[in-house]
Amino acid sequence: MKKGLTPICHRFFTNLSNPTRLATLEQLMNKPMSVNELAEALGQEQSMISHNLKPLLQCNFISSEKEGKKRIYSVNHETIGALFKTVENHAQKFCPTGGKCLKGEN
Amino acid sequence: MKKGLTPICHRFFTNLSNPTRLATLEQLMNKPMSVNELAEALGQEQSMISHNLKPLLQCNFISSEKEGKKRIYSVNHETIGALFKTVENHAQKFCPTGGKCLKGEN
DNA sequence: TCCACATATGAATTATTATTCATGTGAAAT
DNA sequence: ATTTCACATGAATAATAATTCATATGTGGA
Repeated sequence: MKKGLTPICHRFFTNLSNPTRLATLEQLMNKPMSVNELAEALGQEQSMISHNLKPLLQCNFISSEKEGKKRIYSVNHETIGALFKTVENHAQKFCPTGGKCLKGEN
Repeated sequence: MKKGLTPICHRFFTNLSNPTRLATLEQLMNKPMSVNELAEALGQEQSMISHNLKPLLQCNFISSEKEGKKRIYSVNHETIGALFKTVENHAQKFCPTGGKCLKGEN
């Protein structure tokens, strides 16, 4: 059944379909951060952040670089910015009242 | 933990993180189709197609209109086109060799 | 070297989603 | 009005993914 973009889209969107990872990306859109900073900002355990950073890294949605004992993560603004913008536009234009577009709301 | 775009992104990307739904969208990017046409094109059962059309419809990623006893589904080109384009661009630019960007490949 | 900090990993458990199969519903044709 | 086509829905099972907790690794400082 697999055609064209489907496999890569599946991989990417699966990666993006998790609230922890999305919140992480949202944070990183503001500024690069270390794992502990993310954990604190999101109120999550460090191990959970690490687990969730990994797939984002593998897909190159984020990148990292060492700084002392810390590791600083940065978001891929080009891709993630574009995706968020599309989502925002869609939500505004096609789901103005939220309605069925939002989970559990019907 | 939920901030800004995270909930709506979560809803949208969860919706898009399924191979059947993605393949459906890919089909519909070519032309509007009925449920049975989709089922045949994708080699899937009709009930599965119907189940998967529903969330796409709820998020307005597709729309439908009746035509006799059939129901014809059309894709939201604006949103889905933009998303696919972003994915394609990202894959080309940041995952040129596939590598870890593709599931199971490491 | 030894300790502490920062992060990563493994494995088990839990939670979420997908798929299947049976059946329901509505609309047009006979 | 009954049959058939086209599609939708429900509920159970199966598949996949997320989270937690324990522990490992690696790096710099005392």
